[in-house]
Amino acid sequence: MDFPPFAVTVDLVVLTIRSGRLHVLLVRRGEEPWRGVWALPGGFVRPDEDLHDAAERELAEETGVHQPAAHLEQLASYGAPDRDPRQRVVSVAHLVLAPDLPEPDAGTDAAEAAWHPVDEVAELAFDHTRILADGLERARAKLEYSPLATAFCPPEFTVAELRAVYEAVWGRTLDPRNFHRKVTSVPGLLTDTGRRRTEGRGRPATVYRPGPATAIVPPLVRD
Amino acid sequence: MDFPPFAVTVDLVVLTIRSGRLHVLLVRRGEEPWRGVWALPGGFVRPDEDLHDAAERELAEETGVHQPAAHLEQLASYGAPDRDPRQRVVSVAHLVLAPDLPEPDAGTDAAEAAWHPVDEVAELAFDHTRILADGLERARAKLEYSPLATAFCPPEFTVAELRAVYEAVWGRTLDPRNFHRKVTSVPGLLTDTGRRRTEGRGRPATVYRPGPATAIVPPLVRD
DNA sequence: ACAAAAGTGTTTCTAATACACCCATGG
DNA sequence: CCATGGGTGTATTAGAAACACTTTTGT
Repeated sequence: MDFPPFAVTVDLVVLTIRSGRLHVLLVRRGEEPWRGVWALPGGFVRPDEDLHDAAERELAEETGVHQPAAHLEQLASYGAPDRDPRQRVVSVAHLVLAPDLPEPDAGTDAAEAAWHPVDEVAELAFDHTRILADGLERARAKLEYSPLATAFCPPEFTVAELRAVYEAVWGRTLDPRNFHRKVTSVPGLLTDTGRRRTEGRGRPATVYRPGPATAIVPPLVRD
Repeated sequence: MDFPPFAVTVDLVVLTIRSGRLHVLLVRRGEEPWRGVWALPGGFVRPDEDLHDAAERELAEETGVHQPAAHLEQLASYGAPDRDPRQRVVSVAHLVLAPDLPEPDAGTDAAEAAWHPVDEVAELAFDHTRILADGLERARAKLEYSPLATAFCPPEFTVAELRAVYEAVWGRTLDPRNFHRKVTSVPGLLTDTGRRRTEGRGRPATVYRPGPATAIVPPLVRD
């Protein structure tokens, strides 16, 4: 068969929350084009690898993230003919939501890797600014109707921690009382561990694990 | 640069409504593999073509659909290593919603092309059964919160026609009175042409064009 | 005792649902 | 005049929002 050859890559929008702010993982490019410019982590899909597997592998290689703790889903594909000056590249972008991770050690591929607050990210290499914007919008939208926010939390968490996720991602404050009532009333969203945890001063909070629910109905709303 | 070469294709989930039922456009494969089996229309992305442009071109080539009338958006990408036995192929699937179209003339590429009611589609070639399912779910979900349903209608339409779209896509009936109140109360969703149209017996219906609104808030709900 | 955070009760308002009812046309 | 579909009014109910208030801890 005759067909035009393409390179296929996966790029990752890895989001986490550090100190109450939404951060994205970026790597500084070590070679041309865009040498020295921040970019999303990513790399070539291997000949015998599914797209999802490639995303998981790149995630592990560049960040050391052990998969089960994080949420990984396909975002969209980007294939403008001139998006990479070297050759024709189609990038299948993926969105990763992870609990607070340590500062990444500059992995094998990237010269430098670091967390950046999403509202302080400057122009990125290639079309990665656009990909990041799409990933942020996806994450914000999915918090409304999916239990995805728990992917930002450690395995066990309190309602206040979960609320902090929503506030960081949406960039607005939520009423703690109504938020508590809402999330605890969705059947199967949170599983009570039976334990409580006291966070400095104040009444101890119930500790939850993510429940079996796959959707929040009716949704939480952003406004 | 050294990279594993892939073929990149676009596949199309083209939906329309005919006689009150949701239909998908399928082509019968003229060659191996899957010779004689129904498949989604699609083809290779050309060397200097954006993914979206490739989807538009394939749509025109295989169905004769003039673009502006229809809605086209990227759906997702599929790249399992064994999805095509001939070579490594990544398919970027697109979703097209079109007003009722004539029966397609078997185009240049496909041996045969025809509309099929979505609830009567048998096993498709490759992983197209899965792609179709994903496209249907996307279409159903987006009707809730976007003005997308108008893409299934001719340029001018009545509230009853719009309601028929929802009923066909969601597979359930809706209360005509509440539906009418709901869609006419969303600001900018419908533009009144000032004209009326009488459809057989009964009071003539107001004729609308799609309005500038980009979202339905609060959403319509499926249940 | 007091501050602070967790969690509950209550009121108010908005919007979905159900359905009675009126309107405008063809036969 | 009656059947048929277009469109409005209204009562009921569910849930969002606002916020007073109680509970349980650390200092």
